[in-house]
Amino acid sequence: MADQTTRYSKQRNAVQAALSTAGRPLLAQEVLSYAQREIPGLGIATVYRNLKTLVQQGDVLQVVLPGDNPRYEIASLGHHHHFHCVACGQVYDVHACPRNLASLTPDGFVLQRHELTLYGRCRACAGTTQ
Amino acid sequence: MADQTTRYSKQRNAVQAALSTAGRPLLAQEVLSYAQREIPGLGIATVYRNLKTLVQQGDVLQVVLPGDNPRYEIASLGHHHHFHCVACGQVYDVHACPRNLASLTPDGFVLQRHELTLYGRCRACAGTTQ
DNA sequence: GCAATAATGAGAATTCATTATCATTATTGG
DNA sequence: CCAATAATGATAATGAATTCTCATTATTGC
Repeated sequence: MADQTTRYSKQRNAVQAALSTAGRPLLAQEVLSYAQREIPGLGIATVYRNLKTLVQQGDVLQVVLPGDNPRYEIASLGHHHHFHCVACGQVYDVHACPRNLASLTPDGFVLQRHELTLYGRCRACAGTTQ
Repeated sequence: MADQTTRYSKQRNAVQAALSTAGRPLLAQEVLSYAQREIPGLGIATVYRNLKTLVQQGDVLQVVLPGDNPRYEIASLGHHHHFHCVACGQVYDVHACPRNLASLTPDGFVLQRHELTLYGRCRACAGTTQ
């Protein structure tokens, strides 16, 4: 029942590094792929374990977009939104934010926060056919 | 292999009526609860079956908000967004829409559509403590 | 270096929404 | 009314992400 100290592990380090270098929110599976470049034997259970730890520590945020599995990104990015490419499936950060959302809120409702997801084609996919 | 004609059923009718009278997007389970007032013996499988049929017919739309199971609402409502009450969990329609989202889109990206979810307390819950 | 124990990897187990199965019931065109 | 068959209800099965188990390995304070 004593608290459990957290030890260093290169796996956890690799998970955090993957999120830092990716610069966009990653699915657990994507984190695995990234981090396996550094640690070939890395297992998915370890990725989940460390994502959970990092989220609890406040170093990583879980990002949930409509209809998709959770993604993860480093926590220090500040308020922003996401652009979901319908062609390649990748999610990009958008640091702009619409104004005056409070004015959209129905009377008597209290707005606390909001999430905006843009859908379309990313720069790389915009030129591509289909 | 011949196409299968769709017959009337009071169950399907009740599912559609539940969505119409609720006036907000409902989870499959909520549809079940609503419709069971009319048809006590109604089963969840029938709800799913009929939601699927109604979505295929274009009468009902599936609404997916971040981190939640799909909700369903009647299709004739036009473009709108959603307010998710953090206290009671209900989702309300918001018919206003922010302008100029294209201006938030990064250069080279092509915006096709967007989804906005507002979070806070609904009118009923705004007065409530906690 | 060593003991204590946190972390890992592999795969089994779990969870839970959704779908399939199947015997029974209801609808419909004639 | 009747035969053909779509729809239902109950429940088993599915599928997929996530979590647990446990033997093994790695880290850390002394």
